[in-house]
Amino acid sequence: MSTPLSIKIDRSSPIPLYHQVAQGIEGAIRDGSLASGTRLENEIELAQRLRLSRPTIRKAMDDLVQSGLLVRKRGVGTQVVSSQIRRHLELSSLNDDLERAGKKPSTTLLSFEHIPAPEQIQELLSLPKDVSVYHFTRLRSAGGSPLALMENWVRDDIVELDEKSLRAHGLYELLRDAGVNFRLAQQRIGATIADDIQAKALDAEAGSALVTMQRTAVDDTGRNVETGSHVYRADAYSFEMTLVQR
Amino acid sequence: MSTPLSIKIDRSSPIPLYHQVAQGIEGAIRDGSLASGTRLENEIELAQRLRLSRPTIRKAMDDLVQSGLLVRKRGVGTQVVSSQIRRHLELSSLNDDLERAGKKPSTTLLSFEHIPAPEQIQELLSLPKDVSVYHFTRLRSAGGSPLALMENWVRDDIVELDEKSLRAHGLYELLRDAGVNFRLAQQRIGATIADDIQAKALDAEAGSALVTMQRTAVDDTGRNVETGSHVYRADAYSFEMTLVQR
DNA sequence: GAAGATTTCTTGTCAGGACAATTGGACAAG
DNA sequence: CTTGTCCAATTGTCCTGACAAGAAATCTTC
Repeated sequence: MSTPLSIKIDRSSPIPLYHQVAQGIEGAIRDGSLASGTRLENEIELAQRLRLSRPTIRKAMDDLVQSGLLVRKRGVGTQVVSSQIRRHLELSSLNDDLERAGKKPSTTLLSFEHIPAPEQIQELLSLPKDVSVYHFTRLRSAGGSPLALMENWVRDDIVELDEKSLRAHGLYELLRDAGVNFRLAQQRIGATIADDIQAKALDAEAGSALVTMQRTAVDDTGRNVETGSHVYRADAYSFEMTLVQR
Repeated sequence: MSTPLSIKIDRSSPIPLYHQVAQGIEGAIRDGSLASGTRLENEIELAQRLRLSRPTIRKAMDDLVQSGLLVRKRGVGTQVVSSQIRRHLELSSLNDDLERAGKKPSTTLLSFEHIPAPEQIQELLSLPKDVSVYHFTRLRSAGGSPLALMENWVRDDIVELDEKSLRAHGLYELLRDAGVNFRLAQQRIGATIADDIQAKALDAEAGSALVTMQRTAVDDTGRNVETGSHVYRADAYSFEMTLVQR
């Protein structure tokens, strides 16, 4: 019943042991050697076999349960969940998503300005009085066809932005390189109808469906770094997520 | 710097200690006695004061970090995150959502049938050959105005459904009462344009924006219990969520 | 054979301790 | 005044050990 499951543990690696275990199990699930519905070895046995403690194994499994790959049941065991598409809605950017998916995203900078924060933005970002913002709009395309129209505001006391770098790199990439560690984001997803301007930019018809997304991202020091309002062509993009009951 | 933070621990309670701690901290945050940005006592001190072990405290804080209420930083401490609206997207039904918002939802059953599963549904639910499904559409209204049009398929070997109970109760309520414990759901959110039928049902104009949501829910035994395809009036509903970096 | 009691298996909770890694500030050196 | 170094504070990781609770299988009894 219990699958063998060979995982290599490198105790000299800087990667935490529990994470090595989690990666090992996740890998086995993704490459199919652990099929959906399979029951895993029990925690104690696995711990002994890998010469790790049970809490370490549990921590690894906890993480996988959190991300929706495993299901545990007391008295029964741990199972691999049914084989759906298992992409988690993560704190990531569209750029990252597309690159992972193997598409080649390209970005056109439509406008760029460095201005005092409008009142609404100042509120959204909880800005001190003397902080200004960068405001810019970009068009993101994938595979040659336009996909998203993105309007963003970024506070200017954390990173210095200019048109050139924005043309060459994704926003989140630039922020990460500037030492910003994102921790949280609040976002809202809805729908709207394309107006003439949006339609023209996205090469769609006026009146066609768009997915809207507003997001405000917070870094590890508690600052609201960035807020943005994006619209996506509904026929080309949707948000997928796995919800986990806790 | 460290806030006193009084939490009552009841060791005779069936509620796990770590959960009592988490509830205590969460309560203090929500009622304002722990303001945003406040630094918490360090883990060891808090453990000693409550006469609990450090792992127990850590487990409590882990959960709160997961749900986006706290942020930890090694070498620094643990902080309450900024006072955004801290609602997170949970595994819940629209009915639950509305009840929390204080509105009074009402449901109209538009159609109901008990049929062999169409091929596509059979695939989505990973159904065995001999299992049929209930298929029904409902209109959900709040405050007298229509809000959502919901089409669902439920496998018939887990719960017995009929028109009467569906008129009286929410779907998730019925399933929970039948002993179904949900663990996961995969969902996709997008947008579309209202066609004539949808527009008429939702009391909107044809061509107006709709938010679409497809969801498949999995119970604790790994079965795909239910799948549904819902559309919401975009001017009345959107999905909010807090994403946490892991 | 069926119903109930018992045992066994597995995860859930909790304790206590040890050391590592990171951060920020204080302090010393240039 | 700037730079680098050290130190203290705090969370991160990992270990061992123990018992509780729920679920399923097995045994017992009628």
